[in-house]
Amino acid sequence: MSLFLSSYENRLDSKGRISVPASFRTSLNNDRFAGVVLYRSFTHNCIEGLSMTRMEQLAAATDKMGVFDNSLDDLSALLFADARPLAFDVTGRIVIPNDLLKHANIHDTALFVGRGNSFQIWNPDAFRKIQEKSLENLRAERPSLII
Amino acid sequence: MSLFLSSYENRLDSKGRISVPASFRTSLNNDRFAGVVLYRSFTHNCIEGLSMTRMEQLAAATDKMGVFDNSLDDLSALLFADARPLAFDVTGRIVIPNDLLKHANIHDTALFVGRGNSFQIWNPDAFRKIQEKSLENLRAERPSLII
DNA sequence: TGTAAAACCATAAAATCCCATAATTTGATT
DNA sequence: AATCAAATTATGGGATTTTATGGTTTTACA
Repeated sequence: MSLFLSSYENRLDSKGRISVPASFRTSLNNDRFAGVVLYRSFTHNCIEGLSMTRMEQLAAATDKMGVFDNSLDDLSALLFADARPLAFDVTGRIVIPNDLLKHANIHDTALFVGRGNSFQIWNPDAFRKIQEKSLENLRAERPSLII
Repeated sequence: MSLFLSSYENRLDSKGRISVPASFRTSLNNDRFAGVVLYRSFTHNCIEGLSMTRMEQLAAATDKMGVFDNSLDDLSALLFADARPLAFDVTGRIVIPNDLLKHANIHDTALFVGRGNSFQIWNPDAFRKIQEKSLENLRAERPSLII
């Protein structure tokens, strides 16, 4: 499974359609389903995005955690109940449901942000603020990330 | 994985293309992806370079840290969101995005600097100045490098 | 029968491919 | 060590393809 990297700012048209970045689409084409799975982020005002393949992996992982785990219960309730599978049209666009757009405060422009094995969709200005803050945090903490 | 060693000064052409040094390219060929991953250095006015293999290792590592880890959040936000996968053309060239060039103050010439497991891309003059300075620091401090 | 969603068609800008050539390195032979 | 031939590497520019985006027509369906 190839990674989601970099950030891409795309526009919503009058019908609410938006192109998923071409480089992301390659990670999102599955035998069963050509498209994305979106859900509201638990922690930020943004939309989380996954491939269907990844979603299937998560299902398999939660399976292993056992039926009587409460936190799992909450987690999977949110994840699977809230998840929206959205198929690409011929040119690689999707229509993001209104409640998700509202949650992320997205209007005419959206920023697709790579997160390795997943991605996020942000209001561009909101993300840049958060990103700035993250950089400050990192510089202050000086974590020992050995790349 | 072979090392990135030595320094190479190459030119950007009118389309912004630049040859990645041949000796670096051998370290950068992955099954999935023949190219580099670049991102803005957190600490210097230069561009950091990695192989996709290394990036995949990072993604695997962050995966293991769990979903609710905050420092991971900051780190991956910066790293994955900022990372640019750039594929080689047939002759081993890439096009470095404008914002990265700006960050490193690179115009017509760039210096590829080996760093062992990674490399950097610098404005040649800027690098020489920094190098001069770190040499002075080394002479003053006389640190003991134990191998 | 009116409305929303899906399929279809079109286009400008950007990225990529392809071919050509100059410069450099390697290395084989003396 | 010197010279030359061959291979590799760096660089240049035109042609082609992708991609993001917009609009129009058709279909589903309530």
